[in-house]
Amino acid sequence: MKRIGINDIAKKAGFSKTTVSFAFNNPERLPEQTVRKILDTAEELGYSPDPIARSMSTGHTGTIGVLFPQSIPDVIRNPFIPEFLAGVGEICTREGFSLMLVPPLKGSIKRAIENAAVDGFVTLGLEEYKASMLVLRQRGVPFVTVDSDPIEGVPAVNIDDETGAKAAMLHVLEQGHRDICILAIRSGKEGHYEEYHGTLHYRMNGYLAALAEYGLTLDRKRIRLVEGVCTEAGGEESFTAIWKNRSHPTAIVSMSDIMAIGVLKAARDAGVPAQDLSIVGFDDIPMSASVSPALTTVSQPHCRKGQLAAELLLNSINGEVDPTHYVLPTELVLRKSVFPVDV
Amino acid sequence: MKRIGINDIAKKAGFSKTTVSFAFNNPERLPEQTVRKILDTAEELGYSPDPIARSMSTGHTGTIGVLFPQSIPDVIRNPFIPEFLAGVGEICTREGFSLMLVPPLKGSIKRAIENAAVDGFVTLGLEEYKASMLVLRQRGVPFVTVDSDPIEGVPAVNIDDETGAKAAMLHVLEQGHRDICILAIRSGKEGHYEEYHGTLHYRMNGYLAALAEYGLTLDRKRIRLVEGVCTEAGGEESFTAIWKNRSHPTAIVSMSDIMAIGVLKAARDAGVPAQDLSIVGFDDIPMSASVSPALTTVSQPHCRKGQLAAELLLNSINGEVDPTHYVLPTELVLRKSVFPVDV
DNA sequence: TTGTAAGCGTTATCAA
DNA sequence: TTGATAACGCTTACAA
Repeated sequence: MKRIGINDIAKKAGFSKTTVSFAFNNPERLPEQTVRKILDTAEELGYSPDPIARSMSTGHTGTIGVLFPQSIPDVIRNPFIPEFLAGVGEICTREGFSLMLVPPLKGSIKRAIENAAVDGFVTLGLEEYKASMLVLRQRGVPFVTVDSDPIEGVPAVNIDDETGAKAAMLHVLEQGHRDICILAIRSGKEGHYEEYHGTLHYRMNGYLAALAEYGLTLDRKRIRLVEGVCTEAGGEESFTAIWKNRSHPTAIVSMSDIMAIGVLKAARDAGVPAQDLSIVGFDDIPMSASVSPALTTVSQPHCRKGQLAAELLLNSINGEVDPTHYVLPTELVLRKSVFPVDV
Repeated sequence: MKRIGINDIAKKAGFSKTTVSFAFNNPERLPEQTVRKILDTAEELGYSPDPIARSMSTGHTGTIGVLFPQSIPDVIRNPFIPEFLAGVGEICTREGFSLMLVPPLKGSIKRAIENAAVDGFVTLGLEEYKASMLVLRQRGVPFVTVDSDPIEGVPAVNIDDETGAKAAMLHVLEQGHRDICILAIRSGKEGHYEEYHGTLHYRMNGYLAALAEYGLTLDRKRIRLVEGVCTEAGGEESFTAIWKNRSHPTAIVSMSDIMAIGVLKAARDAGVPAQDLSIVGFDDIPMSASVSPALTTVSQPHCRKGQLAAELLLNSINGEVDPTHYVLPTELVLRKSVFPVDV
């Protein structure tokens, strides 16, 4: 039992393929009777148009892809990804586009890019962007980068990581802390922060700039750097690592809320009173407002990022590319997890 | 400047289309030299294969769709959706499939189904399933339903809502509560719970079964039913509605964690001591473990649901359909939000 | 080992 | 108002 096609309808209804196609796509140009007859036979035969064939002919798919650097499970459990996707999805919904999640295919981003039947890509935090950008260029569809070092001529959306990070660190310093641990996201650099890229690089810069204002630097004694896996468990492990040291910091400045929450939990489990360990996060994920003490953190407009990226991409698809590199603001959200240091 | 195609390579390299195609897809059947030459010219010309044309030829896309009843922003902010998608995504990643999010297209699920270039669908909690199922059937690709009344011959994944709900209510009753408010998810039935469908229906059944064991029924006095919007704000509103009554329940049994958390927050804001209002949720979203008091709730295997659905779908796509209707277990998770009633 | 040619199911161009 | 017919870019029998 073969699939019913436009041909079968044409035959049965006694018209040509063209007419049938019109009946679906330009019904106003056909006599009502013809349209009715064709639609009826289509219904009768149980016809459903083939989206692939349609795309083949029209040259577009009505779908945009969000290109991730890691597998879907890894990436979607990141609590701010859903907010970002909500932003992208909002524009998609408005403009009648579908959304495809494009993780590396069998470990290869290149393969993923080549295989995705989409009209364009939003790339999220691509690391090995040099290679991927080439493939994207070659792929021949427009793309917009989010959270990666912007490329000349390609629309980009980033946030002001440096300002946000600086504000976070300044706040901690203003409260009198001088024994501080920076909790960075592990990226294989083993503490060589000079080699950090993109987001990590800018956040680090912000932290260091704030420290510099107080005449401080990463001295590995009172101001230290620890790297952890960017998950709640990673935060717990990091706390353990930090705490097993002889001298404890009075504050931890974390590059990610989810790690900060892990630290909070581990600290509580270890019986450390909240006021003995201040902590600031980054990202402002939904959970951060609910934990106790509520997490002071740097908020960034996740949803807006998604919206803007999607808008830029859709414009590019329509031939109106705006190669601006947008930088969205970040904001320090004061909650309850930073305490003034006792004198 | 036209797109580079397989033809251009063939011409430039001095081979036929077939040979070029082989060089990409069956390189082992060609002499190494030929392959090399073809790959080199492809590289040189900046060739990228067209996934649509490929799909047109092969008849498959390597993509599965997750069909949602609402827009992407609405659905993805639901805290358990990411977990579910992680499960689906895990299988996709393993099998080299991509994932397409398919919300209603311009308000029409039918249009969305017809337009999505996918090899199959996982449908999530479709309400107006009668109509949609017909369209899905007609569309001619396999599908698996999740969280909706199962259909003969179609693989289905559901959870044991009734048992879970019953356990939740029993727990509250065992703690001595007799003034209880059931907080249901608003679905336009205006309190006529006999008309609830699917998930709501089964959860309600569970609650009522537990009450029956204690000789209780929904009497609208001590045992009441309130419906709220399934968001945190909806929970807060519901609390207000419940509390403005003269007599207050000692426990609230909620059909959703997110609403329960809203209630918790509103109760705290209203100055109600935690031990004066017990509460049980449903779903066990990540946040439920972090709020205080930590929420006692019914957990369901969101991720496993996604995995199973994806596995069933992929099997169907491979022609091995298993039309079993799976029912996954739920489990009462005892935390801190239910207190024994004072005698 | 390589080439010819027939699809795949539409849309779009022109002509009638 | 309708109908041939040519794309669209690839895969894959079948032939040579």
